[in-house]
Amino acid sequence: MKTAVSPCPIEEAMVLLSGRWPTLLLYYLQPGPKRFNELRRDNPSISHRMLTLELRKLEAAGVVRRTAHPGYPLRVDYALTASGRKLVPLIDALGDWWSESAGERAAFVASA
Amino acid sequence: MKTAVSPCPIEEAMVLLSGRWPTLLLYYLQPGPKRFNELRRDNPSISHRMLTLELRKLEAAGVVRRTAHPGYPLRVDYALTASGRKLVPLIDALGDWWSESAGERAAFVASA
DNA sequence: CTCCGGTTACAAAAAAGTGCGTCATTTACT
DNA sequence: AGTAAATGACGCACTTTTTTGTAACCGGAG
Repeated sequence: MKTAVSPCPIEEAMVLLSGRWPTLLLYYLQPGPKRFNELRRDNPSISHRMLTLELRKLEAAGVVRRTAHPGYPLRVDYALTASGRKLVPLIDALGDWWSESAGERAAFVASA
Repeated sequence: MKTAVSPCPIEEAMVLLSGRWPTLLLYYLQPGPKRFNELRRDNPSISHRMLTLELRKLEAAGVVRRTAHPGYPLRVDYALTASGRKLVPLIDALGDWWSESAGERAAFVASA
């Protein structure tokens, strides 16, 4: 059994956001639309394959919108959608939580 | 190069929460402490190996606390820590966001 | 013999990295 | 002027790495 559809929105949201790229891409798209290779330069350690895959996933989830300008050297840009912009503060909150709870993690590590 | 430490708290938080188990476990621990096999029953599709691994990860991150009661049939329970409880509403917010943006995803899929 | 809460070793599956090709235009070299 | 190389945004195939599952084993009690 391949685990049927999960009735849990949290689980589905996490499937979308899992891994280190989705949230980072959201972060870099926050200032405004960016093009493919621009995103690669923002984050040199992602491979072009991963970048396309992640962007498609985010597009399918409706958090980014892909716009292809027809023309010469092929221009495409990616921008946050409305729901993508709503997602950003929630992700920021997770980052803040991690920073705030740094002390407790350190305490735990120190006590080990 | 194994990708040095990421200076980004969001990325680190997401590494912790990635996958479908961490948030689900947080969810099931929300009502109160639970024992190992209780968590397995809550979520039958997780393997006991994964459950131990995920619990250790969450423990190392300081979001759950493992308590072993010495005695007869070996009792261990897992409970949310303070930072774990702070994390719960943030995760819930992600679930809410997913539910709210369901319409936009549907629209996108329909337009394809 | 089974339950509880694991650990360890091995295997299967999934995710990610690498490199080549593409298409049309632009720039660079000689 | 002619050829070569680069750009932007990928797709495809192959390999490597990481994650997850499976199964067996542990110890002590009922």
